[in-house]
Amino acid sequence: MATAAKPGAVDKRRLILDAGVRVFARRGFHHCRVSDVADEAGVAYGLVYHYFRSKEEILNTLFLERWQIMLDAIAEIDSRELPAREKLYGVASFIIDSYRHDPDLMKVIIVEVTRAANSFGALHLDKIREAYLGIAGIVESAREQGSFKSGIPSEFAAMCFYGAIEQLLTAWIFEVLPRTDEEYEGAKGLVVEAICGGLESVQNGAASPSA
Amino acid sequence: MATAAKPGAVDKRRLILDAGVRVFARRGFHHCRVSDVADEAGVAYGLVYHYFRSKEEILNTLFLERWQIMLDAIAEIDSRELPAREKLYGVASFIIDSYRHDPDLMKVIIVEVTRAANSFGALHLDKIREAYLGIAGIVESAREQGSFKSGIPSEFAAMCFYGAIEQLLTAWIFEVLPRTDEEYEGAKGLVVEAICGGLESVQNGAASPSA
Amino acid sequence: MATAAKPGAVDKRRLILDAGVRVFARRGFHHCRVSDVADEAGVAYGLVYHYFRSKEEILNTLFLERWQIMLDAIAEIDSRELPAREKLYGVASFIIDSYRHDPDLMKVIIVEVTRAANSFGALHLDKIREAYLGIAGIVESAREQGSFKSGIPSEFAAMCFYGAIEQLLTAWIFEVLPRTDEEYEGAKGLVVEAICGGLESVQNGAASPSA
Amino acid sequence: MATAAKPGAVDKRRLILDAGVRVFARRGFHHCRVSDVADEAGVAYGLVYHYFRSKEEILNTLFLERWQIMLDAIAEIDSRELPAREKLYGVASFIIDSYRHDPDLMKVIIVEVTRAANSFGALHLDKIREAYLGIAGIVESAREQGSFKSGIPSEFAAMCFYGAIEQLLTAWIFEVLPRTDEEYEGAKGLVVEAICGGLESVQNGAASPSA
DNA sequence: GATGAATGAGCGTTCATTCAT
DNA sequence: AATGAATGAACGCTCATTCAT
Repeated sequence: MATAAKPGAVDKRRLILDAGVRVFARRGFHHCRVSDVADEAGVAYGLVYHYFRSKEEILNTLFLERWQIMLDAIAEIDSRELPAREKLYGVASFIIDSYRHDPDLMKVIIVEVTRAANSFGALHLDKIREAYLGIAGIVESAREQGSFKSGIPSEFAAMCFYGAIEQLLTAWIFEVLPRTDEEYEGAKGLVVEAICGGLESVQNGAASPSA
Repeated sequence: MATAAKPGAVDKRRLILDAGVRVFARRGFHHCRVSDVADEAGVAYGLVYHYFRSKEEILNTLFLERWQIMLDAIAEIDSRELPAREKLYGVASFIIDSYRHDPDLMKVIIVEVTRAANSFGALHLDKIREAYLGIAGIVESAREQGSFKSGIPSEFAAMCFYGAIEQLLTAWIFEVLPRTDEEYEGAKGLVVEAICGGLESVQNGAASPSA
Repeated sequence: MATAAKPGAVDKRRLILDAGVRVFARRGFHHCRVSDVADEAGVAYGLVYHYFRSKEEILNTLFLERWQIMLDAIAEIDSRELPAREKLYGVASFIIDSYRHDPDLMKVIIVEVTRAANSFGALHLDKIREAYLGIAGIVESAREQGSFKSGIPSEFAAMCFYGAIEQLLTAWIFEVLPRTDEEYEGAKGLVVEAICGGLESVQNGAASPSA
Repeated sequence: MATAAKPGAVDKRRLILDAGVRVFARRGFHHCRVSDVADEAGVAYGLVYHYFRSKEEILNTLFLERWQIMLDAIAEIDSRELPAREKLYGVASFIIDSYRHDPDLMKVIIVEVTRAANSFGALHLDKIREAYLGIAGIVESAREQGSFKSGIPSEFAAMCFYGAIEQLLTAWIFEVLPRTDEEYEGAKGLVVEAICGGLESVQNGAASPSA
């Protein structure tokens, strides 16, 4: 299983996973064949099935690998001594940087898994939910401390926050928003400001005193 | 195209479209066959191809039909003389009620089209964008009037807003959030409060004076 | 299911079954492809799957069709008013004539089903057993009437009888015995004489008076 | 070929052959993979190909090994000074005891080779025929001495005899007949009585004076 | 309009065999 | 001798689409 590659040698399993990312991102999981993955990886067709039980297992593996890293990051961020807004900035930052660092991988995870309610999304529902819960935990602490409104349930808030970020990623994926470093950096602050501070001007006043 | 059914007669084309909604919602576009749609509609296999050029055209038709209704609704809401927050409430209300009224149809549109970046999402990119632009228009007016912060670009704000709502719908589709009338009604206000008013308490103060 | 072909029209399902017989007989069930059957039938590949769920279902159908005819024949023979030896002659006659009339079909049934203990044989065990039981019924009556030895259980006797005949068929299939009409006709009498009358000369005497 | 194992060392080739017996018996030659054999033998995948050219060669080896032993046994039995009936009892005894001693091996030989007319059966036709000829030789001597009917050709008689025994073995393999020591022992006498003495009662009289 | 039989390209998966170490 | 990664041809099955009636 763990197939530790000899130092210097090529880890064919890794090669296949990375090829999967590129191919799934380019053409979509359903629109590509196993042979596309094998070709992209530069390995023989059958080797894919030596390392993975099925085409689906490749995607599952990619998702679980990366998603766990995000869950760990959220937990780590939550454990820091910071105001909620800065924690959320940390989370937004991590996710956006993940996309910036490996847009194909994030595209695959989002398009083929988290947004695919009928297939992989349903399969990994619990794992996906863990992310919401991690964010909800940050909000919950802030509500208890009084810095966040008590009127908005924390899981609800987490969904708005995560939904806004996923929409941004989708916009980059779709090329609806420009994909520049400035955009990415700016978006981190803006999304936090939009969700935490709200869209309304402060002097706008009566914005529901405490929700 | 517009095959107007005789009064009293059954419109088989409509039957097929409605069957498509149920079948696509239940099993996903890729996991169901044309024969499933025909069976669900109670019509012969070949008739599907009499009315539609392909399986994809069924989905395209369903999407365009419904999405146009939403675009019209957004435009209509925008044309009213109302504060931006209430306009956005109207938009959230319309989308959530759409889901409440026909969850299968909205599930199909969201899961199979708007969130399917590699296939139908890309095909209907412009139509999908129109919705963002409609919402952005609402935000833009508010910015010009000073009721919304000028620091957050309106298209960016629209994305956060739409993303939050889509995430809610997804949560209902996934059954991550309870599907009750109270939830639906409550969500309308909460999502607007979260995005317009922000998550932070007002007394929290320094929440970036004007972004 | 019953797909009654219009008179004069070609029944493609039948065409496929008959092609299956020829192809399975020629190359063996495992050594031929579904496309071989389709080609032999002169129909498109996919049509095979229109009529049958799988390659195996073709063989199952062939077996059940023919085997039932044999079971009915055995039952009919048993119902006649005849000495046991003549009944068994009738059974041997029917089976040998079946082979003579359609050697490919009988080859397939015997080689791929009744003698394939690990696959189809196990699946159709009960049906196969019915044949033994039918023959055993004939023997049992003769034992009760005293014309057959009581020392040999009737099911055991049925097995010897059926086994001898199947071995003959196998010999013809293998071309170990000559395949001429004289051989077939002669074999009917010989197998009955061998099993009923025994190999030993009567004057041989002590042949265990009553087993 | 004859790879003599060092005393005390494990003969991997033998290990593989024995594993083949178990695996082929359990799942059938066609339904098991070379890796199943390797796993069962507890050796590395590739080692199978070190000792055998192909999967088929394993089966061929098993068959030839065992079948020769049977041919030798038949020849040895024939060379004794005994009445034909007792010689045939010896043959029946040897075959049934072979099954009793190693049911898996005999199952494989019968199911996968001697009854597999389309594949291995055809390949080993001559070897299989040698067994018939051996039995036929016993019958032939008896016919010459007058103790067996001259009307039944000896090769035909051999087929009935062998067929009856193989049917018995198949019944045990299929679990159609009970697998107990009493059954095995009883069957030896019964099959000889059925074939040599015949099923009919002696007083039944004129049962074809000399066929 | 309506039916469903007919078509055949496409794809996931299996697995015997080879080969570098 | 021994290992197991690597290869790739082969095949069963699916299903969108066409077409004759």
